[in-house]
Amino acid sequence: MRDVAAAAGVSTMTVSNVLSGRRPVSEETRAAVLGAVERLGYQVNVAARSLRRGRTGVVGLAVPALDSPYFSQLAGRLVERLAREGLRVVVEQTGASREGEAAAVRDSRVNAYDGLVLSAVGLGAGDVRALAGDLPVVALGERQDLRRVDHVGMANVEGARAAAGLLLERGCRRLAVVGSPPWDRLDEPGDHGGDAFRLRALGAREAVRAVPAASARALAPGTLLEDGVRCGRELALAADPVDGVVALTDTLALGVLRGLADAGLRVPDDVLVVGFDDVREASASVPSLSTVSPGHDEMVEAVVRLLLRRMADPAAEPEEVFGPFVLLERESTRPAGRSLAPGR
Amino acid sequence: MRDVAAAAGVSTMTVSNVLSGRRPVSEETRAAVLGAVERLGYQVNVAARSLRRGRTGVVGLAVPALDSPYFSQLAGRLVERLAREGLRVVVEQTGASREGEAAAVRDSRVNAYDGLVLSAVGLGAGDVRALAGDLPVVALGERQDLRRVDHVGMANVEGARAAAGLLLERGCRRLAVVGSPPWDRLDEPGDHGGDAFRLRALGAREAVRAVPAASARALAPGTLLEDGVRCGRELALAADPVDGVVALTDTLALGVLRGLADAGLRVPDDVLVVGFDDVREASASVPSLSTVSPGHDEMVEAVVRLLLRRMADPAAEPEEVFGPFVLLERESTRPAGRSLAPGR
DNA sequence: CTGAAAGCGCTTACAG
DNA sequence: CTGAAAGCGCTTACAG
Repeated sequence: MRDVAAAAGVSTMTVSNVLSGRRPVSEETRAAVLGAVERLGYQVNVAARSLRRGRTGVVGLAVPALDSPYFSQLAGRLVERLAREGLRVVVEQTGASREGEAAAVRDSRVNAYDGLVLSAVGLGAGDVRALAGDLPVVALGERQDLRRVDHVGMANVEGARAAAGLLLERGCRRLAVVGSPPWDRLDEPGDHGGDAFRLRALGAREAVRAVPAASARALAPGTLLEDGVRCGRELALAADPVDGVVALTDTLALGVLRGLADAGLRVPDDVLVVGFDDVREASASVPSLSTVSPGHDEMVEAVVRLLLRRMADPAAEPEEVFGPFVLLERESTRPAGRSLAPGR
Repeated sequence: MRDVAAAAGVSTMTVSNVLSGRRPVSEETRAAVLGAVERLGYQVNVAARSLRRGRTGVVGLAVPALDSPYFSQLAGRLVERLAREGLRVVVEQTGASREGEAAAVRDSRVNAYDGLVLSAVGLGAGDVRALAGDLPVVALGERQDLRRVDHVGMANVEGARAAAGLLLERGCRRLAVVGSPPWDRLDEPGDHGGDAFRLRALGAREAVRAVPAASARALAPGTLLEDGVRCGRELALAADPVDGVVALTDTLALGVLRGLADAGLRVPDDVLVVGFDDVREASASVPSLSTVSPGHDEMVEAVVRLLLRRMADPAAEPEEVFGPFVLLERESTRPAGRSLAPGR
């Protein structure tokens, strides 16, 4: 910068002003500076700028894992959206553990990120607040006790209720809720690997309980595609078969489709399946997957809005935003010749 | 750091030495410093450290898009692997364009990343070299002219030849190569949206040409899942039907499966389909997808090795690494009652 | 093993 | 509209 200043016959201050646009510079001086910048191939040193400004232009994004359609699609949207705000995104994978999430918060502070978007499944609001200090954090996810941090959630209960309701409407009476903690642990917010599962299960259970002839079992095989596959196989081979599956994520649902196929069960002819999340792949599976779409764009907008607000005003009241949801019906819940539920 | 030094009764130098471990410090002093660090809740300022050291501990990763299984799974592996080297990863999405890739290189320099992993589809080696200057870059992808930069590739030609060979062995004679540039443009390395497609198409064409009775058409619907769906539909409805599809990526293949199903064609009964990439989803589709697995772990190891080597020695000779490949046969190419190809 | 001085490359705050 | 001085928080290089 000193070289540029010398070449342009001005002070480094003026170079800085031209480059940052923070103060007006006469057109003539400006041109001289830009010419010198061009000639010398000068580029600002961002480390120095960060040190002086106290901001890095980097935001952390902590997700359980990138190799899952839901989180990678979320990451793609956020990276793109934040780039428009001049913010770059460092990705951390937490492995869906408390420790991983705590490490992400710590790293964000050490590395002086301007903020952190935390897809929290292990940490509660108290933890986040204690760990984050003055780091702006927006939590994505569903710990009900997140009231003390900025938080973007989705309609987990309502969405899952609608999903289970769809199966019941289509005549299913013996359901499985894949990804659900045991029924008797559904009422205590706890360590079930993310409250999204608990809340969605709660919604599904509500719908089932509203239909006297219906019953449901809770199954928690894990969260990976392979876990869904295994679970689908077991469901197909169980002594006591089901006629409908509410999978609490699309990834699990897609696995279940495969697992059922392994055992020769056909969807939707033998069993109906509905998922949750509306990942891209759900629209192109065979059969295509009915699912709950949680308003991805609205959620990303809300995350960015809350984050920028918090960065601008550290003392602002924490805000919670809940996105809308839409139930998308596709092939996996449209039996060809099956009669509808009694009473409809 | 000055406060810590004062509290521990030492100089800032000594604090720095304790924290970085760069110079030996007596156990006693060390304990005093760590005690003060703990008490005061001190954390190093990474911007200052970067400014002084000239390294940021950040590596850029530029991929066409994160919302694709192949690239998100790659990103997940790299983020995890580089974290073990103490390096964080900033993700940039290039949109598979020259401009996006050039911007990623520029950003990496401006932000003083320690290196860049570039999944290049638009830029050639000359461009990369010119833009990168002294920035360590490892290219992932298949521009044949990448010889002048460190480069990790895969067995595109050989893998695709094997994939097409499998269909031919199974008796297919009228193939479609989905994702292929027009046959007559296959021999000129050019702007076909990434040379991986061209090289894979070349491999497939070789296999087809080796079987006199076989023919193949090239189709380039795009690269998205939806593009594959559309293409599958069109293939199913074409006047001149095919009996085998080589899709040049798994994403396209999964789309094709869906598109064929839309039109009532069954895989593998009516048509065989093989993909390329071995994304996770390929193992759990219905039918499960035969595919070429390019040795993901070997490739990630190679990327990290080349990157660290280049960071350590800017003058090292550029190196090219090609991963192994394995053809994985699954349901999509296993017709139940179909006879094998003549001559086998 | 420990430290005083200088400086990495910017921008803030003060001044004109 | 422009600039001289100071300092952001570290670590390098020199010294003992």
